[in-house]
Amino acid sequence: MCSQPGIVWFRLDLRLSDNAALQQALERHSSVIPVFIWAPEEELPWAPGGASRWWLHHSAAALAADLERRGSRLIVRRGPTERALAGLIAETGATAVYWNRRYEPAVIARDAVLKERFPAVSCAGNLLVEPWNVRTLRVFAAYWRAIQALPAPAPPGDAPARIPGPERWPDSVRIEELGLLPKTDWAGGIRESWSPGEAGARRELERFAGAGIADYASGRDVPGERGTSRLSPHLHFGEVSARQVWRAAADEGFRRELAWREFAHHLLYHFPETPDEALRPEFRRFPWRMNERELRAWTQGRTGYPLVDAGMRELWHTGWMHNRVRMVAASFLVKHLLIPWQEGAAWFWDTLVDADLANNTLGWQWSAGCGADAAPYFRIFNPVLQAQKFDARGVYVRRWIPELRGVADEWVHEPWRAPGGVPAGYVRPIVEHRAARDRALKALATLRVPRLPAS
DNA sequence: TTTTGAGTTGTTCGA
DNA sequence: GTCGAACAACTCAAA
Repeated sequence: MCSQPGIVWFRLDLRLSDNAALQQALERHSSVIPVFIWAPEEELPWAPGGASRWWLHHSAAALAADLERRGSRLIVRRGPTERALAGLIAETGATAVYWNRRYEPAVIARDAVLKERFPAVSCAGNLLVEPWNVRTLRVFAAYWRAIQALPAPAPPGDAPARIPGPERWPDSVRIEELGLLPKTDWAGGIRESWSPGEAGARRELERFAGAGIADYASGRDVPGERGTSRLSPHLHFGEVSARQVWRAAADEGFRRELAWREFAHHLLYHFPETPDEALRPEFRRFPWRMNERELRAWTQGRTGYPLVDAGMRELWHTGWMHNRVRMVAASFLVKHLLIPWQEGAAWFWDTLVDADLANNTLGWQWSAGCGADAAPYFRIFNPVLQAQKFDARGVYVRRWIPELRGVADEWVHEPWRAPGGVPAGYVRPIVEHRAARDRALKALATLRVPRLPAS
C-alpha cells in the first residue's frame, strides 16, 4: 500500500461501481484523487458533439456528487491532459495515474504519449472483450461465435463504500466553467428524456432487466413502444459497465446486441481509419452525389417520408433515435439521396446523446454497405414498407409529426396518396422511392468488377 | 492448401 | 393475400 495518492482519471467510465481503474487505485494507494479533464482538442476530428457535451456536463456533475457522498471529490481541470496531470502530480505527490482504456484512434495515440510520460496503469473497464483478444474478424456471426467460446465475463464489482482522499485537495475548476452546456438552451427535450449519471443508468437498467426484457425480441423493433433498453448513452459514458448490463440482462437476443457494441470496438481498433474512410476500398470511388439542400431536408425531418422524418425529429428533440428507425433514416440518406455516409455520421455525432465513434462508424458503414458484415447491395430499405411493418398504426410517426395526426392509418405512411393529399404543413417526398432505388442500384453497379472471361 | 457453402436487421416479382 | 426465389460479393468455417 502506497502512502502517496493515486490519481484516477475518469473518461468514459463515469461510475463508481465496477470501475477497474478506481478499484486498482484503491488497492494500491491509501488515498485517491478522482480527476476529470476537459480536452476536446485531443480527440479531433471526433471531439464530443453538442448533445454529448450536454450529457457530459450532467454526468460529471452526478459523478462529483456521488464522490462527495463517499468522502471524496471530483477534481476538474482543463487540458492539455499532459499539463493537467503533470500539475496534479506536482501538487499532490501522486505516484501513479489510473484509467480505463478507450479505443478511438486519437485517444489511443494520446494515451500512448501519456504512458511514456507518467507512471500509468491502464485498465480494461469499458468492454467485455479487449479487441486484441479476438483475432481480426470482419463478420459479426464469426465474431459472435468467437467471443462465445471465451470465458463468461467476470461478475461486476461493487462501488467502494468510502474513497479516502488526500489531506489537502488540489484546486478544481467548477464544471460549469468548462462551457459544456449550450449558450441557448436547446436541450429541453433531452432533459425531459434522460437522466445522466450512474443512478439514472441503474434505474434504466433495472427497468429494462425487470420488465422490459421479456418482450425484447418482439418489442425492440417497434419504435412507437419503449421496447429497447435505452441504455446506449449510459453505456457510452460508462455510467453502467458492459459487464453489469450483461449480468443483469440475461437474454440471448439482447446480449447479441451488446456483442454488436463489442464488435464495433473490435473493428475500430483493428481498422482505425474507418470513421472517415470506407472499410471496403472499392467504395472510395463510389459516385456519391452531395446535395446541401437534400441533406438539410434530411436533418430537419422534411424528406416527405414519415418514418424517416419522425426519426430525424425524435433525434433533434431527444438526442436519440430508435434503432430500427436509425437504419431506415441512414439507408435513406445514403441510398435514396446518395449523400456520403460521412455526412450522416457527422450529423449523428453532433446530435446523439449516445454518439460513440465505434458504434456510429459501424452503423453508418453497415448502412452504406461499405463496411463490415457486407450489407448486400440490394438491401435498400423501402421507407414506406418499413413503416407499415413496424409502425402499423402510425403511433410513432404521429407522435413526432403532428401534421399527420389527421391522416387515416391507411395513408399515414404515404400521405401523398391520401384522398386529401399531403396535409398542410407537411411536405411531398423529395425523391420518389422507385426512381431513387433504381438510381442507387445503378450507382452500386459501377463498383462491380467485371469478370475477365476465361481464356 | 483448396473447395464448398452458410450467412447477411431487405425488397420485389411472379406464381 | 401469401410464398419462395432471385438479387453479388465477400468473409469465414468446415470439410
